[in-house]
Amino acid sequence: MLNQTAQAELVFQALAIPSRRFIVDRLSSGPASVSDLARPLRMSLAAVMQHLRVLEDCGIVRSEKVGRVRTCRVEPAALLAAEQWMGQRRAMLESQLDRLGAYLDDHPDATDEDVSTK
Amino acid sequence: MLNQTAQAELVFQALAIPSRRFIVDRLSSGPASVSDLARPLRMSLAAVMQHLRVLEDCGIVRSEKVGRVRTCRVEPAALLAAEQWMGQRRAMLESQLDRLGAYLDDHPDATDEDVSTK
DNA sequence: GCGATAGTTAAGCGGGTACTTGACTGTTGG
DNA sequence: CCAACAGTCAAGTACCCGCTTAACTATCGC
Repeated sequence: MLNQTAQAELVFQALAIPSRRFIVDRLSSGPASVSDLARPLRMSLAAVMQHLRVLEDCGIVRSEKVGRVRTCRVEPAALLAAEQWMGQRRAMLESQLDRLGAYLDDHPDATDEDVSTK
Repeated sequence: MLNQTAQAELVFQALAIPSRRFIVDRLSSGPASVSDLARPLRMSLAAVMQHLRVLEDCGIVRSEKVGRVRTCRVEPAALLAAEQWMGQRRAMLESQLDRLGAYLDDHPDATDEDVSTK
């Protein structure tokens, strides 16, 4: 199991490409075969396979092959790592802004001084 | 203002690169100048500028130049778009799993049939 | 003013990777 | 059995983009 940061790293990299976001999008409304995914993307099966490889490596997608058809589905938990990475940063920023707000409340005359160490 | 999907698209692309995640990370604990960001990255100022350009284009970072120093800070709202993109997909998936669970509860004998259209 | 500092711009190199093609394996329906 | 189907593997191409260098501008301290 990777730590959260490493996981987030791979997830961002995976979702950076439109084709892969499309795949996740499509799969989030239900499982699909490789061909199902390739058709709307107007792309060779081999290309889709490569994208699936990336998405599987970072845990976003899981697939199993039965007969000659491989069925893919999304793993919700993997998205969580990236979601939390952003959430944490956002939380830090918002608490900073809160502190800034409180500081300004206490010092109504302050305008533009350095507040970062206060 | 971009719509949420377009915004998320750019955010993923931006955060896919470690150097840029480092910048966001660094800035989420307080504002910094371009040189401040470049030093730990061991990278030319020009390179940092390019990263900042990307981060600014998608709204994650804002900066203003006073005198000869440009000070950068993170904009929490932009992270929200990407966070919500993932949140929505995760929600869809989880509700699917809920429906699947409920279906299996109602039909204890069901094992592997297609449930996607039910 | 002048040297040092902080940033900006443009051009170019190099590596990574998205996608294609083609040749191949396994599977299914008739 | 065999033709069509679904996917897999390997190699090659073409493009993108991260980063550098170099030359330049603007500002600050003295």
